[in-house]
Amino acid sequence: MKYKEYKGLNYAEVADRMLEYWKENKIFEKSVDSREGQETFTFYEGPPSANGTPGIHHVMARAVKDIFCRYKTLKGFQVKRKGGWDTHGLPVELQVEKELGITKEDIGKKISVEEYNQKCRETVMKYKDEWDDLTQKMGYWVDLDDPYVTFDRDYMETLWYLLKKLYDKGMLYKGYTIQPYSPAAGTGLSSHELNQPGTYRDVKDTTVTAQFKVKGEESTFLLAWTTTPWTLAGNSALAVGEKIDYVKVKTYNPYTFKQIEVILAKDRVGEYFNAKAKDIAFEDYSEGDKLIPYEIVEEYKGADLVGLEYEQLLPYVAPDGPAFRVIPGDYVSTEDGTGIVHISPTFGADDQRVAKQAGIGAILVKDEEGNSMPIVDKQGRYVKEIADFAGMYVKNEYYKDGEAPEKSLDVQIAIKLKEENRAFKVEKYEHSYPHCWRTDKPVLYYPLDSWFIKTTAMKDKLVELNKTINWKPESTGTGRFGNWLENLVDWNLSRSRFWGTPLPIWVSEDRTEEKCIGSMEELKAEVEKSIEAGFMSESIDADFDLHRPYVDNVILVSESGQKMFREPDLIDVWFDSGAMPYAQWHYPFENKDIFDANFPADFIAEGVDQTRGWFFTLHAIAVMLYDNVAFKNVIANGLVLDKNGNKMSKRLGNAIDPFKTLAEHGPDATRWYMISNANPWDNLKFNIDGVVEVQRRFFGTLQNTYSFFALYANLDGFDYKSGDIAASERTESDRWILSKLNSLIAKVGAAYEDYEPTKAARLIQDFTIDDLSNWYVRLNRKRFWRGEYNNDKKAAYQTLYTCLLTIAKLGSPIAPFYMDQLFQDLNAVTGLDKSESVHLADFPKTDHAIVDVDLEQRMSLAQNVSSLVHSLRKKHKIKVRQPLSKILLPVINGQFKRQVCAVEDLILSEVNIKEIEFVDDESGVLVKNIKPNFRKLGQEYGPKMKEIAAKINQLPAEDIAVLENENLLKLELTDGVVELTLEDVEINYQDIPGWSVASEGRLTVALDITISDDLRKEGIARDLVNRVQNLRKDMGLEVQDKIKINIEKNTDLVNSALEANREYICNETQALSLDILDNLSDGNDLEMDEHKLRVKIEA
RNA sequence: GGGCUUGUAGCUCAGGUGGUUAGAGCGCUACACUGAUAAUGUAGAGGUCCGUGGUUCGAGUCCACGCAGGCCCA
Repeated sequence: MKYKEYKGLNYAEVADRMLEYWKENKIFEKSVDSREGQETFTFYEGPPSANGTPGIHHVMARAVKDIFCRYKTLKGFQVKRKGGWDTHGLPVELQVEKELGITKEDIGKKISVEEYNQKCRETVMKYKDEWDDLTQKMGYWVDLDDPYVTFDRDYMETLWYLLKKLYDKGMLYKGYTIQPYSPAAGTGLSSHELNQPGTYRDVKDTTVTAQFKVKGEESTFLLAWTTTPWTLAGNSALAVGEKIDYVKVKTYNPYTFKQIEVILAKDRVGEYFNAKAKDIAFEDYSEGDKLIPYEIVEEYKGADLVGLEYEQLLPYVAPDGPAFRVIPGDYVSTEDGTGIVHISPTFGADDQRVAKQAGIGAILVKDEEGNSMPIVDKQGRYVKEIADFAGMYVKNEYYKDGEAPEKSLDVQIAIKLKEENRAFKVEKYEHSYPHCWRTDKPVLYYPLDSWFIKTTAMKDKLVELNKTINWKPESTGTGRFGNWLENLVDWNLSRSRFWGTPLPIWVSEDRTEEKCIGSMEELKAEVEKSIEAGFMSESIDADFDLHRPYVDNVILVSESGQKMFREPDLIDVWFDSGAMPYAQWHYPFENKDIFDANFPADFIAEGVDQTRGWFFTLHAIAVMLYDNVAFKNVIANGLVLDKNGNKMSKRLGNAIDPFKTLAEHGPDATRWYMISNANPWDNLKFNIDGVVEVQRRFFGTLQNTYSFFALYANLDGFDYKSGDIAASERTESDRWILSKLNSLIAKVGAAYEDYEPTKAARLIQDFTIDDLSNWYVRLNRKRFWRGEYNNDKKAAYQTLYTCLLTIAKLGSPIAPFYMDQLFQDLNAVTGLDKSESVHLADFPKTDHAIVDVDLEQRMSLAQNVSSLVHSLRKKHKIKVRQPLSKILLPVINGQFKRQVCAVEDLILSEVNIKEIEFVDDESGVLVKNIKPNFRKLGQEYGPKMKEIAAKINQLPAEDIAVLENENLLKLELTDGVVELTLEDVEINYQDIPGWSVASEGRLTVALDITISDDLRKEGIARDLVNRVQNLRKDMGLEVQDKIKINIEKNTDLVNSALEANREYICNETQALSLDILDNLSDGNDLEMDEHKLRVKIEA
């Protein structure tokens, strides 16, 4: 059996081949089944929506998920991964509407709800095949055969069960919230709808800076600015920033010319008053003057103003609680307006929030049924209580064509305020304002009734349990998510839509009785009761569809015998996905045992944009209903941007096609690039060049190393079947790379455990490229191809084999296809591992006995010394092929000489030097260099440091000697004496007079650059060997072919060089003879520096 | 407007608890190697560490205020 050898590996084909192998041999299934009975590691799949095509960012997100599931499998855990599909919600509805060319208004008219929902059901899995294809091609292991689907009845039944549990706990209630509302369409708008392109438009509105009269003052007013003057009639408070500075300014009203004092933010004075008027005397002002004098008469902090009461500006309707006070507002700024914000709790979400916090009521009226409502009706008109403007639309856009009044309501209110000495400034202002994407008319922020989950009641628990979750990165957990929990509002569950999970709440006609249904069985039973009461005619079947319109037709009977109708709302789709831990198993109706073993999740991962989405809903439901977290570890990954850092979008054409990328570069390089390039939680600037680089640099190097191994191992028939060569019989470099390898296992394991895939990838990559390929293999090449198949050679094979096999295992979670091939190619010959795939193997264990820190240190010394010698050779333009006699190394500490001696041979051959000579103090040739130890001195002397450092830098040699001998030196400063010890300084040898020297840190190397005749001759011989080898290759000779070399007589130097090194040359070039002839007519002319040789080679 | 986050070489990224000469890879330039060769090695050039203040003997690192990009939310 041979190690497989490849010519020009195609990484995409590797993946195709492995994918086939996995399928045929059911490797994924085995990776789960073979761990039966082991500890479980639970992963939850956040369901994607299959009504859109997958993008490259899905490859990223799923690679992250896959890595840890595969890693934990290697560690012996059983990792079940159930796939899932998110199927409800607005995007599906929009897509259907687009396809059918209809709008929401057409539903129930042009198309029945039944047909519409049927269409949604068909559309939602439109791209499922494409998703499944990507899943497989990228190597994401997840169970696609039995996924959970959120529109399944079983799934929805669990949702109802959970909702009922919430209901029974008193955590579901109906209430008001301020939502974007389109009066023209008569419907609330979701944030998603508001984010449609083109909804935000620049509009010019009449704005008013109104004067709110401070209670008990003659002529003092608080100034507040609004772009929606119609909301002023709903004003019930004013908000200030507690830290903002405010001033009271004496001036005149520009419309009534009355003298007044106004309060506004200090920073805004320049905006409202013309600095040119500052020095005008108040007596000199006459009515109508353009320049109005002003004077700051008092200053306050915002906090001082809190509690100040004022008179109602437009007293049409009395408030329903305490009102007309200054309250703190955390969002108040001095960017625009006056720094005092007009609060109308019925027309602004922030307004409602801060008002509620401050215990301020709203301005409400009663409708015909006696229910409270705001001063604007659902059509967008003022109610009759606003006597002067009753029935007027608050925006001119809401009137039918041609019916709008010349002066809009905003303008009329501005005029009224001007006349009443209540307007300080009225002007047109252009700003961006959202419009309804269907009617094109401006939206109102308006209170709508909705069903809520009382998440705020559980806030402390949510916060507390969040602290037990391991967030990657931590800041998302403490910051974005933590702050969100701190400022939690109740979860608005209601959606007025068609395709989703219906709210299972039935309410009696007089709204006094409610029923929440928690299962199919319960629904059936209630229907039976309803049939008895005569409200329903038929029972419902087991296959009853819980969607609209069917549930809407279910009329139940209340305890008192009233008809009950379902609340028409659907629930937020985020509840669907947040409930997946339970609903995916149809818990508690089925699979109780599976659920118990798989809750909570050990690990989940999704985009950071899910923080307030899926991460929150998972957490909220688990905490509220099960008093537990839903997940213990979470990676919130960042976005995948294009290479310039712009968001990818199909519209801009900068989106990367994942299928194309995978087909061209293979999934392994794509995954490795994504993971190694940046931490998953940082945004990734996806550049295809980076994938190519990873492929070339990492996979190329690894594959080269494998090929090198395979080539010679096949020649020698190495099968690793004769037992391990003892460590003592292996070379220094063998033991070194194995030490490094075992350190690597520990570090990579720790990185995976810590959910740091990027660290793991970089560690593996650096080891493979720097340690294994560029140092171990390069230095040991000859051991593989030269000489007989002895123990030394075996040791080399074993060492390299172990490294490669271990890399395959360590890297397999990230590059599952390639690493499996590598594993199998190696293992096929040796059969050392019984696993038929790397993914069924065990994660390597660190053998601490093999880790040798001292050995790693001395190899590092060898590398540094070599690097310094190369640098010196370079400086003097002496190539490595020219041997040199020796280098000098100053001994820097007790370990040094021993350590260097151990790696002496490596250094000598690497840099082509004959010997290493150590020099120490006694030699007397070293020049000492003293440097202050800043850290130590700084801690000890602080401010005196500068002076001490300067003194140390110019310390004469004799003082250094004193310090070294006595470990004490007195230093005279301008203000006293300090005593230095050796710890306060660092002494190095950084120069050796008469030598060429290079140093790095404390390490110094001196190179003898004199080239003796012998050395020169040897150099010439080496050059010749090199040229002859090239000729051999050009002639197509095999390694073992013998040759004859004839050379035309040359200069004396060259001739003697050849004579002196005849044996060496013949040995290296497999030459049987080397003859110097007087005349050679048909040879090759070779140039070697200044020498020209005519050489002829015969096989 | 708020919260979070990023800003270090042309590009992609490292830089515990502050320590004086800021690193790596790619790219570029030069040289070397040539039985791993559609490889490989070494060296060099390349930086106002986003800006401005502050703390400190000393700031890429800590603090404040800005600027620019990103995400989420108003």
